[in-house]
Amino acid sequence: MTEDPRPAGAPTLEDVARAAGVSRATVSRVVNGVRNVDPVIQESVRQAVAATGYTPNRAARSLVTRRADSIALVVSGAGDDSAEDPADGPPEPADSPPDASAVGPDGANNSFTAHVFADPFFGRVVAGVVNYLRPRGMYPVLMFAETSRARDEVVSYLRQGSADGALVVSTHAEDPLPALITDAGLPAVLYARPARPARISYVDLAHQDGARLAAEHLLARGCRRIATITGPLDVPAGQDRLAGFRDTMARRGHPYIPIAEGRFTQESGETAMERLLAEHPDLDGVFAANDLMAVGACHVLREHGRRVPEDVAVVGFDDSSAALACRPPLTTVRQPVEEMAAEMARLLLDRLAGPDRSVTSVIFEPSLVVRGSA
Amino acid sequence: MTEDPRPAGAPTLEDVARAAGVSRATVSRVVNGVRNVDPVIQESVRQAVAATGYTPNRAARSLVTRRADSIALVVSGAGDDSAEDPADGPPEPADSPPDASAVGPDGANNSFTAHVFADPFFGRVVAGVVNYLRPRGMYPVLMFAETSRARDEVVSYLRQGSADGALVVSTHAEDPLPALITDAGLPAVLYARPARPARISYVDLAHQDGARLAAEHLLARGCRRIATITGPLDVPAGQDRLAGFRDTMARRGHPYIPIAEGRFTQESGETAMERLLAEHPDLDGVFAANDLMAVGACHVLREHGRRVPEDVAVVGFDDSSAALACRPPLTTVRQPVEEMAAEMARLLLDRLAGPDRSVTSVIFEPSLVVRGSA
DNA sequence: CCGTGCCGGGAGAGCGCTCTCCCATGTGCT
DNA sequence: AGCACATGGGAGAGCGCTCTCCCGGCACGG
Repeated sequence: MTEDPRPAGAPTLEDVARAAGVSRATVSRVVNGVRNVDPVIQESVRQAVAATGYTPNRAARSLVTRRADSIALVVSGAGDDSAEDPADGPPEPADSPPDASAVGPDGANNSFTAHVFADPFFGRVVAGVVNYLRPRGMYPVLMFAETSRARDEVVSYLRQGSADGALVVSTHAEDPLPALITDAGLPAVLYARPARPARISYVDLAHQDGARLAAEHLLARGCRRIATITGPLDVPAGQDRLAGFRDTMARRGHPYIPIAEGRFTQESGETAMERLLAEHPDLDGVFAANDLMAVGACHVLREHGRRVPEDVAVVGFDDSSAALACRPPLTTVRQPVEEMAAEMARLLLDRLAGPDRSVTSVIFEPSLVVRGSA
Repeated sequence: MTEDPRPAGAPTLEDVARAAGVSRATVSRVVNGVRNVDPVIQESVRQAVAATGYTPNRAARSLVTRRADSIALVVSGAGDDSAEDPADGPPEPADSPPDASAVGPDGANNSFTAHVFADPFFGRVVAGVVNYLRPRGMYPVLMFAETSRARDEVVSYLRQGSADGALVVSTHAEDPLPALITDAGLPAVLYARPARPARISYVDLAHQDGARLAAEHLLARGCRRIATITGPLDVPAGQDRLAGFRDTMARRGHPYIPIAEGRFTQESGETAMERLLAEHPDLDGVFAANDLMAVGACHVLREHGRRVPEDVAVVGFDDSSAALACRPPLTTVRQPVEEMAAEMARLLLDRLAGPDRSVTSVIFEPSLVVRGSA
């Protein structure tokens, strides 16, 4: 082939401009709705766009605007520790070859990714984020960061401008990712207050208030021998829910509350319930720090011949889909995850729009959803 | 210094080249590992890269390579019908108003996105895709396509080069999205065979074989009055699972099998089980076409005083997290969703790498996982 | 000794877009 | 009239990268 100016490539601004008999700049102005353009010309440009089937090339636009118009949604946390690599390993070549093999059958820590979505919580976060982003023509890039290598990749992804900022949901306490991101001067918003204070915006729930709702409900129901299955006590959500629960109970004349620590999984809830039941066979109320553990508790209670809620009342936390899937359906403290996730996206987009680098946090109020279990 | 060439922007190839005392082209060659470069120079470039903290700008690279190095993961299907537009109805104005009212505060069909992840299935797909993509330095962009407007946006997103191809998971039968994408000449791979044949690659499960496993297991267990809760009968998975089940049962001397149609949700499983129980109070075995419905069935059975598995054996399908969350844990037909999703990603990447436009499909074999419910 | 390769490096032309200038018109005021 | 100024359009310079050329150097064979 000597020369073929129109091989198969998508139409460009230039093509549209030619078709409409105007300049590239004018077409660009019409397409982006910027500045005043004569209505007549506007119309002819519109027609030319339609006629050529023009779609702006995002890479070209990004190159000059320096915006990817895309954000990363990062689920961060620790996978199984066996897969965790040392923080600062050998000085790897800056850019690893495209075919980075080396880590497991498919290179990654699959157990983490596989289990994340077993918790309905993350699905709700995704839904909330997507619902906010979508009307704005944006879609999140889904990333996981459970190893230091993966964290570096997230930072690198952001640094190369593939996304303008990050929404980070951490699953454990000492997550180094937020610091990594902000240190690199990249915009990010967290779901939930970080374990150690940092200059970073976040959305969170008034966990203590939620726990108070649960305590008051159990007491109002007439429960008198109440225990709680806590979340992991190294994360703020776990701590706060316990603190709020204990506090309220103490205030109501129950200074001592048996507790068993769980890990927010159904299985850990079962174990915790077994332990609690062994030590306090006469309990009549349980507050589990999330629904998954509450479901586990219900199973164990039933296996031990206790009826829920007649013998033992159970209150969960989150109002996740697990709460409804369970029999009886769980009475639970609702966490408006979707709205919180949407707010998180809003905060990030605001930050991206205006460079007023204010760090804010938005705290949501929980509410009690009374169903069958208590 | 007369000028200040380093304002605040990230270092570019040019900067690295200057630092290493070579040309842009050479740095590019080193970074991309293409062509031979003198080892000595290579090393000095590496150091310059490290010293400057260089990260290639993705937009610039995409612009010239015409690859986004990114793919879309699209969950496609019908939201609540109220928001869905007729399949081939009146020639609707191409663009419905941006603020399609009647569908939530933020203009989108939130109920769809909110419910998608209530099914643990989608989380597994995401995990499988991410696990395959991640070692290759790619991350999926998450999109939903449940309205014609959303579908157009997906196509447009792909057309503007924001992603190189799409992985499509449909939730209902007559999904127009795959056709839309392939008509636009865009690469895509489906999860599950499309309802109407199309020139498009897909991965799928040998549903009939799975149903056979379930049937044989129930029969081997001694069940004789067996019913089935089917999936929606307008989707191939629903049809095939029923066909396989009926076929095996007929072959084994059970030509008539009571059926009740569900919609793959726990609630529909409950309704179906109620119906089945009302009409056939003496049944002793149930095959539910997915785990969610099986869980619903278990609940209803228990409420009607039937013990699982002693009185009625229940077999599910999928081996989703719901199977383990349930008491007793579900005996179920395992669908290797993660592997299938990874394969789907592999097919797409292969297609993107080599333009040998072969359309292939890969069918996975299910296996039976025996747990407590049957 | 001069071709003929090959090998490793540089020059430079774009990729498609945005956006700053700049210029040709109006339009209103002195 | 003369001038200031707003208005709307075009020209063109890049954004940071890849990749095709091209060219100098060196080894080899005739």
